[in-house]
Amino acid sequence: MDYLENPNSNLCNTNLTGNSDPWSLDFELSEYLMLQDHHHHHGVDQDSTSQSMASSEQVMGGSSGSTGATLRNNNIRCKDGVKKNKMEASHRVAFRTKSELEVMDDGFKWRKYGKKSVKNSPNPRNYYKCSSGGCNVKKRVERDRDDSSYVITTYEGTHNHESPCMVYYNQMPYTIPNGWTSQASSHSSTP
DNA sequence: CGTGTTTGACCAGCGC
DNA sequence: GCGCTGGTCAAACACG
Repeated sequence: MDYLENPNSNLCNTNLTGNSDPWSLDFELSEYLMLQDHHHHHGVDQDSTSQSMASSEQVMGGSSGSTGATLRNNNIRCKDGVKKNKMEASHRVAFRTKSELEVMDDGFKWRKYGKKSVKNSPNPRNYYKCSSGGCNVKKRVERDRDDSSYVITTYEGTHNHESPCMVYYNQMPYTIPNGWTSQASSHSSTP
């Protein structure tokens, strides 16, 4: 889960909208992890989505969680009604960002494939898929029900390719502006 | 003309 | 079994 460890390294893309860099607003990732569901709403099961998200194995300690850990079967259904038991897609990572823009460029190319309005939220939920071929990573972006200034982004699956900006980074390390070097080499915790 | 978005329909799971 | 709800598909559309 590279996003959680060092999201700064994904910031090598400078093609954001210029002044409005959503990531630069807040960088405390620990607040974005909605690991434990602390809403104990009794009587109303309105937080069914956040509970299911929290009760999943979204942040397990190892980055290689697809093989060793407690994988529950993640059923991905095909159009034909066939259920596949895909273990590769079983990581789920959700975080919460204070941003006006809900589209955050994290270095990957996403294609929107759906939009739904959830029950207890006035805000719709957007569904994205990684546009690289063979990469079935999905992403779901919605605004917080309570604070509409927060954006909840849920990644599901792992990319089977590098980020395009990382490729660019590996090819041309000299053209990095002098602001990136301190951020890019902060963590090295991906074995 | 290729690529991405929009948007309604469709489908599966779940609760009643 | 039925209806609600969340997730996905895909045709139409927009944009470079």
